[in-house]
Amino acid sequence: MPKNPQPELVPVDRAILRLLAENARMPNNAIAEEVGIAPSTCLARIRALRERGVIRGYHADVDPAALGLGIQAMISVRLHAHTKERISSFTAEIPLLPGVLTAFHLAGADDYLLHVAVPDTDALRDFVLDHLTAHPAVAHTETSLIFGHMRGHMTA
Amino acid sequence: MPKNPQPELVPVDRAILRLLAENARMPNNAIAEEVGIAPSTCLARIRALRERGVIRGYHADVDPAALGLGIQAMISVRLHAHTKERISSFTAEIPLLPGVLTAFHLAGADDYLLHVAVPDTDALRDFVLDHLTAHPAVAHTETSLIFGHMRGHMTA
DNA sequence: AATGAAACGCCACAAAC
DNA sequence: GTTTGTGGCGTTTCATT
Repeated sequence: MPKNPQPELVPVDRAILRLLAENARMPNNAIAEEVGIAPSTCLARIRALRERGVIRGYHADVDPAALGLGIQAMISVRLHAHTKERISSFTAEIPLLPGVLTAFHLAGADDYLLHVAVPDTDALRDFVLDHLTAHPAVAHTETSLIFGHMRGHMTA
Repeated sequence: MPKNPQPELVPVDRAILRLLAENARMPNNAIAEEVGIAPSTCLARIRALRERGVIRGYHADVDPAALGLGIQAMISVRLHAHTKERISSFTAEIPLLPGVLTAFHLAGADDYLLHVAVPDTDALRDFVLDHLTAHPAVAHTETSLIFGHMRGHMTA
């Protein structure tokens, strides 16, 4: 959780991060061998990365369709007023809504972009009408179905 | 990788998935105790979920800012022609571009939505000009800076 | 700061209930 | 599906360089 200043990010750390980003369950031994350092050193580096906040967590990637959420969509949301209170209250509520995978707070014509997964198009309509259109702070929404998505390699 | 038909997703599986989605490195023993089944059973269920494709992978969540990528943006991309060949070639190229975290293929006015992370605004401009505007299939782009984002709880 | 060895804990496989 | 037990591996700490 702590986000210390950056004592520089050395190449071996980047290599470790690349491996863990691809497979968070890769054994420490295997990582150490792959990047060319001792297992204990590798473990210490990973722990340091975790505590510095470089690694924010480890998450299983669950297929929404397997959970019965076969439809995914991107919903642009524009708010009425842009007072800080309204923004922050909306920001706090949004990730709690059922089906919201990720919520982006944007600088631009639209204020938010919601990535949602729902069982079917009826549920999508209900989501927009019940939680967005009905919300007093919401001025406008625009929904686009998602055909598919791809992860990049984080090859920065 | 195999995506078998679904032999039904029982509540205990959903509980396991919820825990692993939050912390992919949670020990099997702890998961088993939390959901109320034996460790060996839990392990077998997790393995089955993995092989059925319900769990697609385990990924470390790395802070892009720590990698020197302090700027994130969403870029809407509209293509000229919508032939299948063009779409698929663009789809194949996009996730390879440096800085692309995720690429969404949309149904709507815009064809793609790119979530990118770059070191600074200069790099963002270069990304758009070099890889998108210069691409023959690209008709229009629109870039919005990202102030922040939140993960939902996957509480489907 | 990185290494190597040694204790600990967890995991995986195999039975039997 | 659960429980127990055993072997093997990964992890963790410590002493050392």
